[in-house]
Amino acid sequence: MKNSPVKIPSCSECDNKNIFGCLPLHEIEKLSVNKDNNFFKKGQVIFYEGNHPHGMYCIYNGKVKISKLGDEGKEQIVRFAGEGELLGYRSALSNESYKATATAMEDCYICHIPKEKFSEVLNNNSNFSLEIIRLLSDDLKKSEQNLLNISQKPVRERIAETLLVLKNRFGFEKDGKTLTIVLTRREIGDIAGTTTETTIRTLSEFVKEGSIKLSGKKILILNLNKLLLAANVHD
Amino acid sequence: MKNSPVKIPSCSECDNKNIFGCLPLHEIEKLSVNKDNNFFKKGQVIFYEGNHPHGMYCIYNGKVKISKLGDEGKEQIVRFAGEGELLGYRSALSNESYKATATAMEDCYICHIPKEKFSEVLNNNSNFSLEIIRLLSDDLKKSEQNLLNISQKPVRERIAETLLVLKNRFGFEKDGKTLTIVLTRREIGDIAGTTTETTIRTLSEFVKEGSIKLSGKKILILNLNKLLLAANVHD
DNA sequence: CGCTTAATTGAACATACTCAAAATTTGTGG
DNA sequence: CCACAAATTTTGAGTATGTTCAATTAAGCG
Repeated sequence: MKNSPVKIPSCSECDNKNIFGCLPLHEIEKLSVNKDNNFFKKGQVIFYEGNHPHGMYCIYNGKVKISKLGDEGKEQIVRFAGEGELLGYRSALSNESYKATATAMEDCYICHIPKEKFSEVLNNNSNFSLEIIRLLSDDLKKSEQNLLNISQKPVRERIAETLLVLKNRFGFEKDGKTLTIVLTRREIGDIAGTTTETTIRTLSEFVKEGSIKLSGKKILILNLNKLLLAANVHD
Repeated sequence: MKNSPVKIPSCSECDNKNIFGCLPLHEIEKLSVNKDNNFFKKGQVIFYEGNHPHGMYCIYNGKVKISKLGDEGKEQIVRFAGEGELLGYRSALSNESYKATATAMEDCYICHIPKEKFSEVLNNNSNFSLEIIRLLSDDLKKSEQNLLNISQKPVRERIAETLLVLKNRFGFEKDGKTLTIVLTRREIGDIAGTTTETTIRTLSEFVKEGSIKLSGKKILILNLNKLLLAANVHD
């Protein structure tokens, strides 16, 4: 983590759309006052599970994974975050230690807003509270669905669904079929709740079946319908 | 569900402690205005996954399970709620359908507050918003931990932890060792994310080891330390 | 009581994991 | 830009954990 070599605008001039949008300009500007702009190299940890927060992070660009560590040192990825999204605000609000670790999956520029400013803005803007409630509700909904999936769906379905989630979350490159997000096989397994080997074998199945194509770490979705079928999702 | 044969007080006179406590009395009273008091018999469903909410429930007494249904009809219990706790407020706030089903685990008296009143109070009381944020944060934290457990811990540890969670959540009877909550073996499995048979076999193990005693559906915790050890929890 | 639901036990089986080894890719310093 | 080291991917074989299915016993309830 070091200071940013690129010019990062103040919050009020930032082009990223996020929940700050519900705030009047002078309130947004408050958030910028003691903001720090940081650069994180791919793979670098933004905060560790167990550490104590001093504020909240807002991603200017790049992608971040949020994961928890199990007893045997195996990771479980619980969520992702991308441009404009907030990180660590839960722990900052409740004054608890971080319950998960955030790691940059690409080179990232991430701003840090001290929790005092954040709390101040939160207390004075009920719209903003509602937005936070909405974010949390959404995360909770996803987490509980995730629990059901990992608890009951077979690995094959979970890995197929993982690919679909990655597509919906981060989209395709210009070619309309290559996932923009780049993950190791292990990380894909860490999302789906399985091992690297099983992930590899299952991806190979999808390749054989013509659903996807692998090109190094890049994943191309060739047949979305087949993948939907494999994921066994109905909506 | 029928009208209550017992006298249920208005919200401002209710002895249950919950997040309404942060509101001034006249705001609490607002919640009561169009409140309905309902009785649910053990096993009755309070709301179904997929239905649309018209408000929020507040448990006057009794215990409720919140669960989701998997593809093969298998249930996953995601949460419990007891006296004073709120149900269904997430869906009410986001105007989405319920994402889980709530079922009475005992005979329950549960009040229903129309969502308009709830929203009104929420908009006018930033403290109240903060409390809701706190509730959601806490649920999310637990859900993500649960995900990690189900994804990575062996069944034996999960079932031991389930018993511990039930103890912490609902406590013991006067004897100081019998869990107050009564569940079927299947339901215990539905929490831990396993089958009825595996649950039974694992509970038998704990009995053999002297950690617990089974007496019909009642579960007595005889040796908490042994159970903690089996659950492999460190905090 | 009789009937339905829940609990229990056993045995066969399947899914997914583990461990090990080889092949390939990636990153880095010279 | 190449070469080497490190990390990642891939494949195989054996195995364990937990599931499934079927049958039996016990419990709850009207």
